[in-house]
Amino acid sequence: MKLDDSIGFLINQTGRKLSQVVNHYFAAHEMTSEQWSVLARLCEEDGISQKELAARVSKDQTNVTRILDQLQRKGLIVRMTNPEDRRSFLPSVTPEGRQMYERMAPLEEQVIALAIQGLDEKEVAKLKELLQRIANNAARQL
Amino acid sequence: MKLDDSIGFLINQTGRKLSQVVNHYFAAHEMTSEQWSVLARLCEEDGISQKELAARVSKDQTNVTRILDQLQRKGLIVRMTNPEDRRSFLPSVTPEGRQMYERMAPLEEQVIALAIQGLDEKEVAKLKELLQRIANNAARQL
DNA sequence: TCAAAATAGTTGCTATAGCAATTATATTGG
DNA sequence: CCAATATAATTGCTATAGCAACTATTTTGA
Repeated sequence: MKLDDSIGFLINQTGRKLSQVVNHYFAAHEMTSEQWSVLARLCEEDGISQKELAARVSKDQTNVTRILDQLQRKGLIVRMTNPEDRRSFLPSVTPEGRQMYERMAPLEEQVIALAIQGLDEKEVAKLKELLQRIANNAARQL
Repeated sequence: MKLDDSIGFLINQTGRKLSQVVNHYFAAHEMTSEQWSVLARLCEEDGISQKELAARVSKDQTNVTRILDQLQRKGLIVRMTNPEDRRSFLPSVTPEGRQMYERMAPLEEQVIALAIQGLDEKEVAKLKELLQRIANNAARQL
């Protein structure tokens, strides 16, 4: 089997290229696609723990700790103490963080719109479904 | 638009999960999915320059330099001088490297087989086609 | 009740990813 | 011809990714 026939290689290659474009647009705002994904998730589900956040962005908890460090350094989130469990923090988006998210979201959407140029709605829906099924299959193997 | 609706997020998330599984199987052989992809490409197209190799795996040239460092450290490749251009090297797979590739390839294929469980041939072909089109769209934006 | 086990988060280490600057060599244009 | 430019690879810097070890708490169970 050739490398080009590997679905794994193709998925990662495509993802890498998409990230490159998004990061290119985000760079002027000192933002990265990964930081944005964490910020976006937090905007959607404020008040969850770091552990829960990690699960919701499919990232390692260690990794989320460090991405939150970056976001906190820039004043985009704060770590609230959890009154129910003093081991955990509840990261919370600041007004500056929400503003950043709202400024970046259209950029991200624009890149995606260009990336799926030529695909019709049905194809996009099918693609999402297939990727989701593969992600579920992979998750079961861990 | 919610994060879960972003094709970019979904592609990267799925790729990350697949890499996790592959790396899990490869770890016992001190191999990673990324090192394997570079080694596999070299096995397919021996005698190309590092610059060409980088293009063929869609990785940064800097990154390829360092992945080759790893492979060389393990004796899986050597850097041949290029008689036509003394600036460049022609990385070449050693017998040990080829053996490693052949030992890992079935593992990778097995992970992929489990990952696409439940998808029929037509769906896999369609998925590859759509990803390729998105990758091409993204590449044009750089 | 309270020692043992489990859990949330962090830190240290290594690998991958990409940008900017540097070095060595090749190519080009006056 | 040779100075200016371009190119291949490397190094330095920072961010992302994940494993293992550690700290501080919480939960469990005898």
